Amino acid sequence: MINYKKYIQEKLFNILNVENISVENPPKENMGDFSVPCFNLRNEELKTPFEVSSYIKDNFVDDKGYFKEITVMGCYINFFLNYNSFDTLVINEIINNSSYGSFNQGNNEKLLLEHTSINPNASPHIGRIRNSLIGDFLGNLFSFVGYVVERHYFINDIGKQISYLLLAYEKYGNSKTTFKDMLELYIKINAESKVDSSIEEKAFYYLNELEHGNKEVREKFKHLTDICVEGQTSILNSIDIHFDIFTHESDFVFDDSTKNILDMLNKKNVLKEDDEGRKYADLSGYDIPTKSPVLVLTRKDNTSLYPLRDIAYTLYKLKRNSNNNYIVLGEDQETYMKQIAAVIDILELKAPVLISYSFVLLNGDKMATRDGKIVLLEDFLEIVKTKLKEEFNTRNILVNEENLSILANACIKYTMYNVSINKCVNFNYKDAISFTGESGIYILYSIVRINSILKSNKYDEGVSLKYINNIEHKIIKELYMFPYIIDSLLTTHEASSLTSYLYKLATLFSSYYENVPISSETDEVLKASRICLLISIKKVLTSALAVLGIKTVDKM
RNA sequence: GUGUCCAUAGCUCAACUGGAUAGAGCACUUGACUACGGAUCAAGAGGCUGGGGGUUCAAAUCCUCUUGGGCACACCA
Repeated sequence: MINYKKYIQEKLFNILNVENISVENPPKENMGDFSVPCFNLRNEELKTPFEVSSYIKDNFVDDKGYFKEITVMGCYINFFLNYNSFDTLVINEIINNSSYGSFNQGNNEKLLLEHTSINPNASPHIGRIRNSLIGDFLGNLFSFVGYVVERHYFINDIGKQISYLLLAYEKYGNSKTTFKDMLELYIKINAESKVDSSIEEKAFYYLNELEHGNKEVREKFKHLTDICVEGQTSILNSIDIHFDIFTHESDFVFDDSTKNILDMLNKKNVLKEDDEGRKYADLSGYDIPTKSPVLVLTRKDNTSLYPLRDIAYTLYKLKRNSNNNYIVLGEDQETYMKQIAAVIDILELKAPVLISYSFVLLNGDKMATRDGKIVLLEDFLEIVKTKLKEEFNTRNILVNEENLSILANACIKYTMYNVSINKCVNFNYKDAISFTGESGIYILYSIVRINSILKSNKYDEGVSLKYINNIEHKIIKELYMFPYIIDSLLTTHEASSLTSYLYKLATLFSSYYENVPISSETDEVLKASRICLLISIKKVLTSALAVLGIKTVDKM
C-alpha cells in the first residue's frame, strides 16, 4: 500500500530540503485529501507562508500521478487524490491482503502483558472491568500487528483479606460453597472482626504459618483461591477475556525470591531498617511524589509486605521478557508503580510500561461496595440480554443465546472503550443499554445489513472496479486510513480512537446503503464493484471489532 | 498541604497531540417505511471549550494564576 504522506514528504524534501514536514488530513472535503501547512516553512527566499505554498505547488513533481489536483488555499497546500486509481488500489489491497490493517510492527517478537489481577475475594464489576477491557484491547492490538502476546494474571493469594476469607470459609462454608457465596462470607467476617479482635489475630496467625511454609495452611489457601479464581475467570470468559499464565503470589514467598531481592538491595546499599525493625528501600534520588522517598518491604516480624512480593513477581516477568513488558493498572497505582520502577532501576532492569486509566463512576459517584453502589458484570450482562430479548420479541425474531451474548458484550465493550483512557467513564444504564445511535449494536447492525446483501450477490474474482459516487470515494479513503489508525494506537493506547473510527465507517456505510442501489444495480461492473466495496467494509469493520474483542453476528 | 489527572452543546463523549468555520450520539423539532433488514436515513435547533492572564502567524490543546472534582502521598494489597 502506498504511503501518500511519505510520498509527499519525500517530494517536499527535494524542493525545500526540509525533512519530515507535517502532512495532515484536512478537516473539510473541499480541502482535499492531504494538506501541508506552510507557516513553519518560511526561509530567507520565501518570506511568507503564501509564497511557500505557491512555490511548492509550482515545483511539486507528481511523477507517479497520484494526485489529480494540487491547490493553494491561503497558507495551506492541498493534495487531491486521483480516485480512479486510488479506489481500485485500496479495494484490491483489502481483498487480497489477509492481514490488512497490520504493518507487522511486532515482527513476531514476544510481548508480555499483565492485566486484571483482581484480588480473589472480589468479583468483577463494571469498575474493575475497565482494567480487563483495556488489557484485552492491548493484547488484541499487539497480536494483530504481529507480536506474540502472553497474557498474565497475578493471583494475590496471600494478603490479610484472603486470610479473613479463609476464616469465614472454615466457619460457614462447605464443599458446595461457590465463588458468589464467598463475597457474602467476606462481608460477614469483616463485620464480625469489628467486634471480635480474635479474628484479626487468627488471620495474622494463618499468614505467618503460610509464610513459614506450613504445608497444611498452604493447601487451605490454595483450595480457597482456586475456587475464587475459577469463579472470576469464568465470568471474564463470558466476555471473551482469557489469560495464558496465572501466577500465585505465594510462590514468591515459598522460594527464595523475596530473600534474594533483599540481599540484592542490600548490596546496592539501599536496604535500610527503621527503629521498629522494618526493612525498606531508600529511593532518594528518584522522583517519587511521596512524603519520604522510601518503599517499605517487610513487617517488623520480617514477613514480606505486598511490594516485596510484587517486585519478585515483576522480576519473574522481566526474566520471561525484558523487552516488551506491559502492565495495566488504575490511576491509584501510579505513585506506587513509580516506587516499583525505582527499585527495578536500582536492580539495573527496565520496569514494565505502565498503562494507567481513570476510574469508572456510577451515575457520577464512585463505586462503593459497602453502599451497594456497584454494578456486577454478570448482573449487567443479564439486564442487557433481557432488554435485547424484548427488542427481538417486538420484531418476532428468534434469537439464540450465543448471539445474545455477543450483542451484550458489544454493548458493554463499546460503552467502556468509547471514553479516553485518562478520563473517567460515567457509567449509566440508560446510555449503556442504548441500542440506537452510536453504540456497539449499531456497528453490528451495519454488518448484518452487509451480510444480507452479500448472501444473495456473489462476488466474481478478477472483475474490473469502477466507482462513480462521491460517497464511495469517501468510504474508500476511510478504509485506507485503517492501518494508520491501528499504528497510532500503538503509541496512544486509546481504544476510543478505534470506536470513533468504527462509528464513522459504519455511518458512511449506512448512508451509502440508503442512497446507492447495490443489488438492484443493472450495470454489472458497477454492481460487482459495489459488492467488492461491501466485502472490504465488512472486513475492516470485523478486524477493528476483533481488536476491541467484539465478535459479530450474522443476523439480528 | 505536595504531586498528578480531569472540566468542551441540557446529558454522555470526540477533536489527527499546536492548525483551516470545535464535531458526534442521546433528548427535542421536521421529513422518509407496499424496505438491497427503519436497531436506519435526510435535515433543524443547540457553544465566550470552568474563569483570568500569557506564549504563537495559529490555543480546547502549551505556560501561569484561579475555581470545582478524582486519585496518591511508609508499615493495606
